[in-house]
Amino acid sequence: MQKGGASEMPKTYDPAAVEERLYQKWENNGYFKPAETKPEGKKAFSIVMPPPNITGQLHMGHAMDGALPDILIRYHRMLGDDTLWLPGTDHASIATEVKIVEQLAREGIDKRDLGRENFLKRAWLWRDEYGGRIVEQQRKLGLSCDWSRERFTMDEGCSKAVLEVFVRLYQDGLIYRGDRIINWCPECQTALSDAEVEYDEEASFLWHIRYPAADGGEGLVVATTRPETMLGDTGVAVNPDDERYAALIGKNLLLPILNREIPVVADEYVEREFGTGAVKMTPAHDPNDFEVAQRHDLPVLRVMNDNGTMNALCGPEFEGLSAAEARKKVVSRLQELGLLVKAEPYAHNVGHCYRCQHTVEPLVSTQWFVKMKPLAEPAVEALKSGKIRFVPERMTKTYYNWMENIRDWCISRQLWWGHRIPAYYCAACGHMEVSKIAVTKCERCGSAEIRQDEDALDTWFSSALWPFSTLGWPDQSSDLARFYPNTLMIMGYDILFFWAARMIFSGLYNTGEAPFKDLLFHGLVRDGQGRKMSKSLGNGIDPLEIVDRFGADALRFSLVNSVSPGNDMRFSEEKAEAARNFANKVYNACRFALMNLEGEIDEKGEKSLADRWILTAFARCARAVTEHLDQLDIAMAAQKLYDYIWSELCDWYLELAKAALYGGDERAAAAARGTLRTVLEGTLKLLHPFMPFLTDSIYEYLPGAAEDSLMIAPWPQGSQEYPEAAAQMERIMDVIRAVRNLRAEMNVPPSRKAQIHLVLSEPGDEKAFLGAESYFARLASASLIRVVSAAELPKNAVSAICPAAQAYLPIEELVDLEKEKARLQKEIGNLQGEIVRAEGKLQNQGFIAKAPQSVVEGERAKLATNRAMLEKLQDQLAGLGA
RNA sequence: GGGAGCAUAGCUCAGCUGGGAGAGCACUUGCCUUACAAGCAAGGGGUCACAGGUUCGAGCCCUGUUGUUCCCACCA
Repeated sequence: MQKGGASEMPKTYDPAAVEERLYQKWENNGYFKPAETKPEGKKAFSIVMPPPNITGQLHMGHAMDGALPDILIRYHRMLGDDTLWLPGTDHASIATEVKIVEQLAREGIDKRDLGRENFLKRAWLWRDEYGGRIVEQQRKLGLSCDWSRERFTMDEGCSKAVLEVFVRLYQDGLIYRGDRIINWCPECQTALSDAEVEYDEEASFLWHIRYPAADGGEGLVVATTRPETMLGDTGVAVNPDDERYAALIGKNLLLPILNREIPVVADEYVEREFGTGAVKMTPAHDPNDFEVAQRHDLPVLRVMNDNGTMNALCGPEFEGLSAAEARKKVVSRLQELGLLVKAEPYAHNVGHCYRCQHTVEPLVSTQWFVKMKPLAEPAVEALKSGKIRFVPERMTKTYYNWMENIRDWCISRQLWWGHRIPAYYCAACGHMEVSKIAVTKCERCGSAEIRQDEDALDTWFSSALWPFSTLGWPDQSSDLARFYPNTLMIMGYDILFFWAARMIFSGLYNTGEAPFKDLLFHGLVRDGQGRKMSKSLGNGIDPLEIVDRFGADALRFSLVNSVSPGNDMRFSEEKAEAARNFANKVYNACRFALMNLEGEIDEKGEKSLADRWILTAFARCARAVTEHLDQLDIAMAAQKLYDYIWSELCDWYLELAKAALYGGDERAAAAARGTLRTVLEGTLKLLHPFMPFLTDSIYEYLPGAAEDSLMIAPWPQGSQEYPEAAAQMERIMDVIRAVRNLRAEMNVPPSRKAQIHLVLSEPGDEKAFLGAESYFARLASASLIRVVSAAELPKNAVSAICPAAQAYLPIEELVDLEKEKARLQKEIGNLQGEIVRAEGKLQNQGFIAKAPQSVVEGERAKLATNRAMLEKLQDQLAGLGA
């Protein structure tokens, strides 16, 4: 416990003063780690953290990836589960390599001049520096992950898993190497998978180009969005049923500019209605053309270099031009030749590299692929059978759609930073061997001239193994047995295809088990205007800046409060500010409580009505928070806590407790202290997963705290409830509100302490009032509240009504008689409306027959009180002389 | 072309299996009431996008419409 006492606590909560120290303390005490060995009878709760890229700064998405699991991890740790949260970072092959190449460029160094070895040395230095920064930032968020188990996708163990999986897949015939159309980024100079291409609509033209017949006839007109690729045309396709072109099928055309003879083929792929119904075939640069070409045995002619320029096959006129330059030139040449029929404006989608945004060129290339069909089927089944559950559930639809239409996964990248493909080629005989250990001698011809494949693997290949590679797989480790499959995985929905889908089929294929049970998707964190945060827009909000200004707890709370699973959220400073205010509210409530815990504490003593009420409210809140957390509904849990703490504990109970604490009755005070202490401790525990720093820093002051930290304190459950007391208290709160209302409506100035008479609806409530009249008067800022029977009422009193009671103010207290008449008339009007509505409803046979009993009863009771109230108000109005 | 989400107070969003709509911020009024002005009390403000339907009863379920965002596919 912190010495010095509550009276020395500063008036506002200062996160900066406690966060670093507490994090140190937690970590030094080993609270982040699970027990050495699995505790008997405890169930495992394990999460593996989505590894941030080592490319630089943590962003809001990472903060979300951290905050959500941390809440659940801390909760389960307090529940006593065998809890593991394993952190790590991702080498992010292409993203990191791009960054390093940029860095080198600033120093005037070309990657190729540096060479593979030196480049990789440089990359590891990068990793040490930036990987370390990421971890530092995560610590500032208060993440309670087990740093002793921190992993990196390229560390020894993860690399071993990658080799193991690659070789297995290869041996099972699920990895192959071949020439296919792939997405090529000329900027990054590497192949990309389908998932790594983003499509944007661009305004362009549909060019209609005449291809004359080789025999001198007029030929036909093709329509294309990419005239420059015509240099690689090896045919023209038309629909077999298209009578317009029937005569030309099998004949040759003359490819304009290059004057190469190319055949006309008939293929169902061609839509007669689109364009001219004739499609130029460029098999090396279009996936559909490639397939048509396969069927008709057309040659594949690649006319583009790796850097996106046209190659020698295009002739000297075009060689070396960029695609865009070539396009212009081709179009103008066609115009000269009189072969450009027309250029009609046309919008179409163009693919861009997800890392550098450069236009992606589809081209034919030798790459490595994973055969997806056999892997996808069990991965779909895992969701259908319920082995894995997605939250929100609708994500499964997107997932099925993707999995069921999946194409083979291109996994080779022409990059250096990553897992090098374990394929070895014999220079002598050309034999290829795939092996976990480096091959030094050809198994077929015995030559020692062996070269390893130059390519690295798609960065997501290793990510796909993350749930088990981090736990020691393929070796049999105790962690694997203990924490695999993971209980839960949490990520943004934007990486469903990249990561979630691939983890699922990889887990099933390699371990025979689904990698996790539940997958919780969170939405994207957008800026205040709903835009995606991005560097180019400069609208990114740095989570660390929010931590500095408002505290880690405020950041965490603002991220998880008021969002529904899978939906995007807009983050703005105001949200962080509101959360900071809440933190301060909690802090001050605790400061008040702690200041009052210095006297004798009687936790067993007789509890006042207010005590029983708040204990009940606390128990209900605890139950709700627990249920919501169990259902992964973190936002709802946070909301419940917020409401309970602010509007029940602070707004009412702390005020109510003052009456007992300062009322002069030492026994009542001691009992109130007892309740205060119980509720305070319980509330801190409930709030701890959400706001760990704040709560633990307060807990240090709590007298008689059982634990050194809330992190290892047990989760509150099953505390006693007093439903009747709670209901009674709520009626009384209604009355007090009505009294406040009465004063305001009647324009009684605050300085004037009016005398108010109450007639309570529930006879039992009188006792509660009589016990603390002066106190309730204080809350309602009246000089005196007197509970009376209707008969005892002074003449000429006016009233405010609420279901629980009527509050009467003697007419002498009134300031403005006319105003009061108007108020009464308005209220009477409202009541009459209510009564008509209720009467109608109660005459409805269907309602009586089918509505739940409680609803009907409620309606009846309300009608009765409304009628009574109406009568009284009418009397009053008459009494005022209306 | 296929799919999904969203449409609720001025703004940002909650609202569980249908039973008289809520929060935060903003606004109005009054308060430095000894935990908190990062606060307290009171208050104004909503045809729950539109049109049908089911039901005794619809913000919630069904059908359609409009607007909007996103994902997938890529008729060249």
